[in-house]
Amino acid sequence: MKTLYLHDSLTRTKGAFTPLDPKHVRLYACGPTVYSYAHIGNARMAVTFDLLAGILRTLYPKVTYVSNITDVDDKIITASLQTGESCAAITDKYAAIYNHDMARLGLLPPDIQPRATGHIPQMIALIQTLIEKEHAYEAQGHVLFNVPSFPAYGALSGRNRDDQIAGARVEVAPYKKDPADFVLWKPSAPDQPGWDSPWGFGRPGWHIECSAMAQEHLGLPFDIHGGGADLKFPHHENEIAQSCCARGAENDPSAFSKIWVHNGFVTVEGEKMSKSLGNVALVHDLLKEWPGEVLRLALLSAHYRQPLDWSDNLLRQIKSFLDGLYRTLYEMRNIEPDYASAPTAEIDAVLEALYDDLNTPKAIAALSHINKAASLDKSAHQKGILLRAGSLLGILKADPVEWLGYGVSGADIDSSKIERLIQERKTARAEKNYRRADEIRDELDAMGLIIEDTPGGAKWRRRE
RNA sequence: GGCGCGGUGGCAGAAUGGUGAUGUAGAGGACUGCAAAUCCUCGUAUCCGGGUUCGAUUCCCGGCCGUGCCUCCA
Repeated sequence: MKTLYLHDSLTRTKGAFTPLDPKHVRLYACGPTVYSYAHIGNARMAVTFDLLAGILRTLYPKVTYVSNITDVDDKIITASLQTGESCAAITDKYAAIYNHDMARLGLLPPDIQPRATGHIPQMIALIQTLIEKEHAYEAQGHVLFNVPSFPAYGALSGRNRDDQIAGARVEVAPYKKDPADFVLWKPSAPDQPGWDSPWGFGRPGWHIECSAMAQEHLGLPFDIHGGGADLKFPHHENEIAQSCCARGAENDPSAFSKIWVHNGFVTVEGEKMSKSLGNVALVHDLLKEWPGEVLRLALLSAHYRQPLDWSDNLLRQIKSFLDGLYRTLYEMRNIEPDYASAPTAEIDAVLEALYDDLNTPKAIAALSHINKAASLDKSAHQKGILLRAGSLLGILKADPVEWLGYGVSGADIDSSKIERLIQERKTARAEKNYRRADEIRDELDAMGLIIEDTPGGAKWRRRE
């Protein structure tokens, strides 16, 4: 059996992945807080863990991939106050958009997509356990996790408690026993989302929902916990603290998830995305201009742990590359792919790259070799290999005719006129009236069409 | 200030203690009336300075530059 190697943020080393239960691998990845459209950074996380789940499925008979929707959060309350919509309306709306947009990036839905608001009792129970074990305390309607009660705190982010306090720019609330303590439960005003609890009407703090949902749907410990690199601290650090302490593992930060996988940040044109810079690249907008596969492959064009700079130039390069793949498929459009052949060295090259800590650039290079072979061979076997390799990366699902824009009709395209012009050009060329032939090509070009002369006659396709 | 990451061809981006992938862009050629598409070919690419080594882009030290987290953040 092949072995998957993964980089574990907890140990900061790459090692062979060995599941707790080889018959059932369990993966959790922190999903979005749904108060607005997802940006390309959210998408990188989603694509990375979709890929990881898919790779795990090539190795293990059962994989449960859980990725949550956080639908209770102060940012949602803020959005509600700004728009006048209810929190529930906002979260329903953006959760639906998120799932729709991610599907267009070629993601399979997670096996389970729990929502925070559906797990309030589990959170309350978890908090109660932490209080009973004296890892948490109530103060002024809040419940706080007492960080000094967890000696292993800081294992993930590599910082000790004193370090982070020294550099902290956060004001310390007076009711905290320790400056590093964080909120598990906080009071809600009557007009804010809230639930009755032993500590009054309130809502959960930011970190407890993932601890509760992961435990509920995967059991503890599970195999892999993932998310964006910025979540290492404080979010994941706090999840570890809560979950490990609740189950009495005060000295074992791996008692929650065995390993941790974090994807790197996305910058836009060399700058960090931020609302103040106004350069937040939203998936919803990008999908209006680019096929989902271009966005997906662009996100996979750098190794997941490396920073990725998002730019139009990147998208153009990826689009051109995908065009080349689809052209090969177009030329084989009348061949039924043969998937039944024995596993091949070509597919193995892609898989081995992905098994090496999801080395997608290397896998894409292997895909390129496959494309080369397929364009020369044009056999059912090669087509099967190409499509299978593409599917491992979640691409090449489109119809090549449509992708390349051949003979596509549309509201703004008058096919009969095009055919007439092409016929006229054919006649002109036969009469060696090249001036007229070129005029017609210019005319078609003005209509956004490219003409290609082939041995079988002229073909036209849509320019982008 | 604390912790971390990175600097490879025009651009993107892997890998490696000893011939440095792949894509994209560009150049030349084949094909074409010309194009388009395709195919072939090409480009003295590893930030700087030390160290270890027979040999370093790769390991170590220092420097310069860039960047991330430490506050809501994927």
